[in-house]
Amino acid sequence: MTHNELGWEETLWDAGYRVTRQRALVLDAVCAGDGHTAFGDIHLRVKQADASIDRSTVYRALRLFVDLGLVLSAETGGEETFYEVARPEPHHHLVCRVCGSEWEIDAAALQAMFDEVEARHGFAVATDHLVLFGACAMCRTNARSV
Amino acid sequence: MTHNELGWEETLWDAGYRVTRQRALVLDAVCAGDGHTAFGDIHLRVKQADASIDRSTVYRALRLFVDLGLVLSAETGGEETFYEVARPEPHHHLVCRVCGSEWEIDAAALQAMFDEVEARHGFAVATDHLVLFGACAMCRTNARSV
DNA sequence: CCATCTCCTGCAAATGTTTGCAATAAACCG
DNA sequence: CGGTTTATTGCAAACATTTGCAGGAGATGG
Repeated sequence: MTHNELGWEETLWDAGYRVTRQRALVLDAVCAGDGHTAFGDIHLRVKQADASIDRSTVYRALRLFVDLGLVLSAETGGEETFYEVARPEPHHHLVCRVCGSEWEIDAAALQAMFDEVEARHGFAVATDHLVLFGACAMCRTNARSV
Repeated sequence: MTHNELGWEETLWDAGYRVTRQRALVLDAVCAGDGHTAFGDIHLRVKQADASIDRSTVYRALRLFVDLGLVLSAETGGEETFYEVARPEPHHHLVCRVCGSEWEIDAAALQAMFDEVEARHGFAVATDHLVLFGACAMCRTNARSV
C-alpha cells in the first residue's frame, strides 16, 4: 500500500495545507510499516527514498498527518510512539505486558463502553484508537501452571 | 498531601530500590499538583525545595515511580505528559477536545468494557488509567444551537 | 559502629524532538 | 504562462530527555 490509495491530497487541501513530494514519501514510509512503525523506521525509509529530506521534515509531516487524522499515533505507556495509517474502520490494540504480544480488536468490542460514558456523562467519546495493557490468555495460563 | 501518607518506602524496598531524599521531594512535588502535573511544574517545585537536585534525577525518579505504579502518567495525545499520584481507586479521564475541560470518571464506568474484552479475547486488561477524548455535553449543546 | 555492597546522584555528554529563519516550491489567479 | 502569495523545507540552533560515569550514600551484616 502506498499513499496513492488514501485520498490524502483532498484531506490536506481541504484543511488549507499543501501536497508535497516530501510528505508523500513520509506517508509511504508509514504505509510500508506493518501497522505499528516507530519514528526511527519511518525516518530510515524516507532517507532511503531521498537522502536530502531532513529529519525535522519527517517529524513535521508526521505531526500534521496525526493532527489531520491520516495517521494514528499510539503511545505505549511511556515507551516509544508507534504510527500507523488510519483505516476506515476504527480498531484498538491489546498489548500483553508479560510477553509483549499484541492484538487488534475491532471497535465494536468497546462500543458498549463509549455508549455507557455517553449515557452517564453526556460525553461523546471520539477516541478511536486505544492501547490497552494487561495479560494475554497464554501468559495467564502459564502463570497458573507454575 | 505529602509522600508520608503513601507507604511508598515499602514499595521501593520490596522492589529492590532505595529510599532517597531526592525521591521524597519528587514525590512531594507530584502530590502538590492538582492531580495533573506537567514535568516542568514538578521540576520547578523540586528545585524550590532543593536547588541542588538535578533535572535528570527528577526524570529518573518519575520514571521509576511510574514503573512501580506509585505515580500515573497520562499521555494526552501527542501533547504534554501529565503526572498524578496513584490512588487506591482506579479512575479515568474525559477530555473535551473542543473546550479543553476535563472530568474524572470512576473505573466502574469502564468495567463492562474490560469484562467484554476478557470474555471475548481472554485478555485481562490491567490498564486502569485511560484518557478518552471527545466532546462534552456543553459543547455538544452549543454546537447544536448554532 | 564500621566495612562492604551496590543503588543512586550530579554532571556532562549524547540522543531525541522542536523551533526560527531564509530560501524553495505549491497553489492560485489573471 | 507568469506573477504573487504563502505554506513548506533544509539547516542550524534551541530545547527536552536519556545515558555513561565516578563519587556519594542507603541498606545490610557483623
